[in-house]
Amino acid sequence: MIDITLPDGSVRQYEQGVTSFEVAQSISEGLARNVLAAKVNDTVWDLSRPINENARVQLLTWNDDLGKNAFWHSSAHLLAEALEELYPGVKFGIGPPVENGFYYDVDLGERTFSQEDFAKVEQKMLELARNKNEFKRREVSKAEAIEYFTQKGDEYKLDLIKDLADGTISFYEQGKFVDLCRGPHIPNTSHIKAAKIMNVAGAYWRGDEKNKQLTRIYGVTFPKQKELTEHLQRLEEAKKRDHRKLGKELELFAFSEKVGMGLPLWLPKGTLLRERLEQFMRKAQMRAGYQPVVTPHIGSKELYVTSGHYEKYGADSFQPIKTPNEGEEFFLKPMNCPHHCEIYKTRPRSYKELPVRLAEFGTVYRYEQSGELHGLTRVRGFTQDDAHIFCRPDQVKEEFIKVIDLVLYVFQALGFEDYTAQISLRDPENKKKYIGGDEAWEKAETAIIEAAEEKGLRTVTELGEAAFYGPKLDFMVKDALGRKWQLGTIQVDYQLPERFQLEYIGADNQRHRPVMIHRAPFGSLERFVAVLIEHCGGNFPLWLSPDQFAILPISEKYQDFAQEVYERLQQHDIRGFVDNRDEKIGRKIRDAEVQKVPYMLIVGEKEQENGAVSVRKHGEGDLGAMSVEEYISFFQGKVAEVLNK
RNA sequence: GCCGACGUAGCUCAGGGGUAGAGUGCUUCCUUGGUAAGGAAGAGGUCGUGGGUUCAAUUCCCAUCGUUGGCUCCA
Repeated sequence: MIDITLPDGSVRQYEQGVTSFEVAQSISEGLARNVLAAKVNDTVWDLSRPINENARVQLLTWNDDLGKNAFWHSSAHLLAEALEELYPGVKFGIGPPVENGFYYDVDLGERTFSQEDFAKVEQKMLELARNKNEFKRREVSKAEAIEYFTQKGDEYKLDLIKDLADGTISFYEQGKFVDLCRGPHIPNTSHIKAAKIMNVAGAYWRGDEKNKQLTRIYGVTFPKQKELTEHLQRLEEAKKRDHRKLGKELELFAFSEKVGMGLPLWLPKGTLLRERLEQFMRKAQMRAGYQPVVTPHIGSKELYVTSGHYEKYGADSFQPIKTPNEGEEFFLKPMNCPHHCEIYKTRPRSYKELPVRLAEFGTVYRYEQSGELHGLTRVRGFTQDDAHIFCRPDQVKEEFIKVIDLVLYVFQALGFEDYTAQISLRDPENKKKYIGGDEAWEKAETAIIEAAEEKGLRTVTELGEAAFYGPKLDFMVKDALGRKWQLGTIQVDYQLPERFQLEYIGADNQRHRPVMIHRAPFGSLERFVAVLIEHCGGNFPLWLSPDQFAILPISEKYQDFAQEVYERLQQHDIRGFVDNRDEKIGRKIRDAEVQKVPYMLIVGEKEQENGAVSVRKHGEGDLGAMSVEEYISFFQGKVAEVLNK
């Protein structure tokens, strides 16, 4: 007999060789029906795999992420089986589960695969699923695996097998389809009750652009039809929040072919929003001891040769601007740090004045690949809420923590709760990609890790994601469609001070090298606004909203009074407009609601008599009448509630 | 940059080898209306751009620009 420990700590005894499925059966019939896979000690196993010694077992269902993973992984195999039936001779790359479903990379040869084919594949998948085929695991030798796929003529699988050690290779078979796979899988295909092909895209074999491009087919499946319907509804909802759509509808920003791709034009309303964000950040930074600076949009080639950016990005960035007579070369600035280094160097610095914190809303230009551009989240010209902190080595950690505090303050004020902090370290396999010595890198990486730990951040660590001059702590949030974006970033840098020969005079009257911290809590204003739009679905916090009120006169008889109210609100820096169109009040309300104006102030005969406004809140409805004075303090109270938290 | 899809009125989109259509917005007129669309008339498009096929192209083909879903990249 062996002991099986369940997640609640209870221990049950079973015959040696018991399967997780039998464990589930012994607990309850319902569980046996719903269980998909099991976590045995620390690895996820098929339910049918015998357990031969004492173990911790966690039974996984659709409600566990790992259960979903197994479900979608098995669905990828089902997709492959369907494709093989429909398109004989198709070759397969890899087919893993992803966050919202799964994909399979396939080589369809000369065949094309498009929207029209989706339904056919979905039907075939469901037809095969109904066969209740078991996912059968079989361990095979390397020679056997190679023989199978050689015979099948699937060079991609052979490429994968090449890197696997003999004795660790397994096949999974369901119905007529056999795949090289580590597993684990759900017991049989009948759990899959709903299937949808989401889209197709090109993907390079093994992610290398030198390799052949395969067709990546994305799909999603569910154990119930209802869940698929709900999933599709959620996607529809997300589309409504897309910042590109809302940006157009709310007249925040636009693009023009004539201006150039990836170069956003900020419309008046978007500019207001953006300027409010800037103002907010300026204030926060002023309090935190930053000093604003301003630097030009271009810098000489020499500047970037010194910084190392020329060597690293020179050929892959916008090409230099040349002077007609002197033959000098200038680059559009792709970042602000070199300029700020030169500001630091304008005079000798004493250890007593460090840290020096130089802040600038610096607009930078980067040549992003055309296929990368995406709304406001990835553009070629954008403004960073940039700052560089020059400090002594003994101040690094403290400064780093202060920056984390600032970032958290910003996120809190704007209602961002769902973010992760990504610690981006050097790729230990490929140190050539980076500049600087091991010692500096290790010091910087340690400082970041410790600071993040001290602040209790929820972190993930990514090797190879560091900037070429130093490790980073990035704050990542998701957009409406679940795509992850980097917002704030904090980077420790020992290299630029070296390259720019930055110095300060220490207490010992000797020259020392300061450390630099690059940081941008928003990251870029453009991306931040994009994520903010999607985060609040265009219903901005009151203090940020471009139009904070709309005054809606019942008829043109009350236009003068409306104008009077408007001017009084303006005097208090409350911003909005009067809707003087020749329309009925219902229409004006509807339009203001659609435009997501936070407050509608309705003025008619009653209001004019009493010097009042009838207040209607966006999305909520009538709040009743109040005097203009009352409304002003009501409004200011609402703003303060958020900002003075 | 690579692969796929798309590009028709300001916006959202339908159409299709014989030089175009809806809704909405816009203009004018009627209406002066109390909490999510009042009525009528009118103006708006060399169908992204350049080639080719054809008696004829907005429609078919090619190229190009842009948008888009991914891949690769991101100081």
